[in-house]
Amino acid sequence: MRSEAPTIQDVARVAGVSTATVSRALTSPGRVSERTRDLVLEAVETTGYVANEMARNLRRQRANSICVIAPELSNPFFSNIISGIEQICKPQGYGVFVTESSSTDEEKAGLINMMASARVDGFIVLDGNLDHSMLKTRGPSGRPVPIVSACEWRNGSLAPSVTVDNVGGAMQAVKHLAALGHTKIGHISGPEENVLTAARMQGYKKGLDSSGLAYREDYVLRGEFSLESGQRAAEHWLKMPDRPTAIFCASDREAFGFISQVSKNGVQVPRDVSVIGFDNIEVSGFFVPALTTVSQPRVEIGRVAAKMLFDLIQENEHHTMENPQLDVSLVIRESTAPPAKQA
Amino acid sequence: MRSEAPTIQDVARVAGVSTATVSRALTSPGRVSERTRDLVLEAVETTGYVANEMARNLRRQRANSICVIAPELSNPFFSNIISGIEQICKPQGYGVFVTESSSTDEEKAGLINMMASARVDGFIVLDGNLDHSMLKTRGPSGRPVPIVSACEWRNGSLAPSVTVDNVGGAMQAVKHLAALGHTKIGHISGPEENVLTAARMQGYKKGLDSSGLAYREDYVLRGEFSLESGQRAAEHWLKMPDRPTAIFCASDREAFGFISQVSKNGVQVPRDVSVIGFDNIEVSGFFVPALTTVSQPRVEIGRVAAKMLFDLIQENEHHTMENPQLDVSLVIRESTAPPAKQA
DNA sequence: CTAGTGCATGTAATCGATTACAAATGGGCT
DNA sequence: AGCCCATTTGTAATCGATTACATGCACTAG
Repeated sequence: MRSEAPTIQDVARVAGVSTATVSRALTSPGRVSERTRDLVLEAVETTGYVANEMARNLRRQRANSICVIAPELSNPFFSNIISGIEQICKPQGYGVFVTESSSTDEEKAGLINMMASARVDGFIVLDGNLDHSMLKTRGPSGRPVPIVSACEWRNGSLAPSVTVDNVGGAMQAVKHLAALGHTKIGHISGPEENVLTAARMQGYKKGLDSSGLAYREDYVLRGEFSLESGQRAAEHWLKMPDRPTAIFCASDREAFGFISQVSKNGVQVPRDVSVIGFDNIEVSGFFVPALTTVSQPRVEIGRVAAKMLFDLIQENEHHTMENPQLDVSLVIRESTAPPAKQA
Repeated sequence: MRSEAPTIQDVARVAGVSTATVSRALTSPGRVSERTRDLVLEAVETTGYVANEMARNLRRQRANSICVIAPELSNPFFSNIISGIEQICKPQGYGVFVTESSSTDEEKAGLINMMASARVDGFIVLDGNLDHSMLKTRGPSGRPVPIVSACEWRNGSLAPSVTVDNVGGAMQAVKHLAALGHTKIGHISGPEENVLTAARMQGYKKGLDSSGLAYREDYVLRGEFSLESGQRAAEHWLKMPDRPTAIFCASDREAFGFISQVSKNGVQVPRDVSVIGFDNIEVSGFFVPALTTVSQPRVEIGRVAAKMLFDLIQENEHHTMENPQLDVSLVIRESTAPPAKQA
């Protein structure tokens, strides 16, 4: 057991060949004779050699890793996407860095630095609000470092994106409520500046419209996707003189917050108010009541995004696939029901 | 706008100094004259130079990144820990790789490879079942690559670990139930081979014991921490001739699965059965009913683990702090109540 | 006046791989 | 035999930084 890790030099010495031959035997086995290959492989075995990635990457001018930028790592919604990304990257030998999007300028500089410093070959951005000024930054090759957006996207950005049919999903949700007989359908929105907020709001309006219902400004409660914001919206709802009998929430977590809070005030779901979410996070099927929601293929989103990024990295920006939009599906469970008969 | 990224050579040329001076001006400013430093900084500015991490890392023999190995990335429990880890790493300029623990041998080899190939300076392992044979692997320096375990740990492992007081937490939970007047207290355990399962089981028994209650084998239902396993346990519970009136679950998700399933069968929590969880994941406070649970400081666990790992990486294995054990706290909410009066 | 000290800087080796280019070998074909 | 080409291997340059060592200079003390 030597104290230094074996290098390609050691393998070459043991095998009695040059380092070039060792490198070839390992990375393009077809280019050496069978005898030599065996010799090298045996030497690798006896020395316990593993190629040093830093040296390889320096020479090859790539990092063999990508970076995922999420608004908040702790949100389970994003972890599923990251899981999908990792599923694609691992078999390719790519490492996956994760980082939270940065609010301060200093941190943002850190990101740009990461980009320019040859540490990663590409980015997957899950935060639609991230300033894409870094798009202009170039990697060591002089080319811009490829970026793909997933879930959220940025209007006017050059980066390709993989998204889901937010408008269609929201529309389906509203139509479901209308079909149950609801005429007073409210909406808890997402945070103001978010692209998903806008898309789901649009779907909400379209759903209302296609069901022959009028849009009422006062039926839209502002949320932030979070549990707490759903709770706050519930407080507001409880005080409304003419309450909606059904609520389409822009996220499952808002729905949980809402249900939790109204339950504490003796309101029962779905008897007194129907609630529908968006996302279908894992716990949704186990909530009490089980949540009717619009299901997003989160893992698949990650997988598709990773594949797109690899296309960009490898195929060098031709093969520009269309921005894929994945389907969502309405999962009907127990938080929606026909409205109670009016007294 | 040149097509190649600027290198230290370019900066040196523009500033009219040698590359050594540029390097010194940037990494140890005190070692160059003020005049030269300004010259270099100005040249950096005009060229837009950012140091190439691969080259730097190769020379310095470190990777400037660590790797987190989690059983499943999609589990929100782990994402909080990862968030804590990232909070510590980012300011230090360290990148955080994440990966799911590997079941197949092939994938495991990939991990060992990562370790030996100088891609990371250390590991944080969140999976107690991960085979630590890789512990024996050495990095490029010849020293073993530092590892710290977090949350879960491995019996007999050399790796330091940061954990929480699982036994104490479980004991508190059971005592709380006993204090409410419950005498028939059941337990939904974790997966068989898991260290947390054993610890929480031990706490369960101690809690029973210190409350003067006897341990009953048939009151222990097997779970796997998951929502589904809680649901299955509920099915079992419903069929029991002599049901426990309170259940201590080894995880919040088990508790949700349990409550969800019994609710569907007309059983009310906490009126008919009290339920207490373990973890205090985000949604717990918003469940219906809000879940009484043992709260773990997940983000803090990540932060402490990351700090420990840095100590190991930098201080070169002296300064072996004790394995810290963080406190948990019982959060009493609405899923626990005194038992219903027996008929 | 000279040796010694310390500072600022430059020269060149170095990290460990990949790969362009060169050289050697052998086989097939005319 | 002579030529060409393919195959296999070796030599050495290269990726872009850091850093050991050498150099030159100014200043001080003896």
